[in-house]
Amino acid sequence: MPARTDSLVVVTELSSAKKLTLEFYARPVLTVAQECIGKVLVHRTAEGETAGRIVEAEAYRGPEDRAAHSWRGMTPRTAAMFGPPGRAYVYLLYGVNWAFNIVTSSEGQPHAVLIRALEPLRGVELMTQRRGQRAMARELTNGPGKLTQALGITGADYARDLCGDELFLEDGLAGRIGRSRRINVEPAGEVWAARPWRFYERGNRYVSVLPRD
DNA sequence: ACGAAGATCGACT
DNA sequence: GTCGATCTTCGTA
Repeated sequence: MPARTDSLVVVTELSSAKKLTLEFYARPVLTVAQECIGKVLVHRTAEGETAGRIVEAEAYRGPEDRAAHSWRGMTPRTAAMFGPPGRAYVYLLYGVNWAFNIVTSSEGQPHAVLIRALEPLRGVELMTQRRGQRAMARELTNGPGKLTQALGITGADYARDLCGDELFLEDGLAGRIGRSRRINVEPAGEVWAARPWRFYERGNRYVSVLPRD
């Protein structure tokens, strides 16, 4: 009986993807951002499960990074960035779009990875319903606000523990990784805008903006 | 209280 | 590629 149970556990682990644990997130933000490429973001709700491969991500390293929301210190909105790693920092942008970030590093260091694009993987039909798009449309998940809509991520997920069962990352493989400056952070000044802190999978059609350098 | 700015999106040319 | 919508957040008074 014990032997049989053990073998079943092994089979289960081999047949299902491995959920990433705190050790993945509690590392320098640039490391986490680069390694996020190819990993699978999963969201489970009452409507069902949706999941996609991460194909574009950016590192934000406040308070010194002027492009980061945390550069002026903690505010009610940015509190989650200053909290423990392995949690979600979700914020509303331009009044209508939610953006999803992963808090990294260690508590007190306001570092986070913005997820900018996904390649749809599971629950594609649900994504098309939420987005009002065709199943193969690039527009399904090729932007920070689009992917949160497709996966049903909102302010209700603020500070959610990514080691739980609702919102988490699974292991996955990446193709060739490209690197460039971040998107739409020019107001932060050229010094910070020029940092090559954006990572993406080369040649993937879901990457939001073609590299400028 | 007020006002300016914003890690975007979708429609349109 | 350009452009306007839209509304929360936060700094300043």
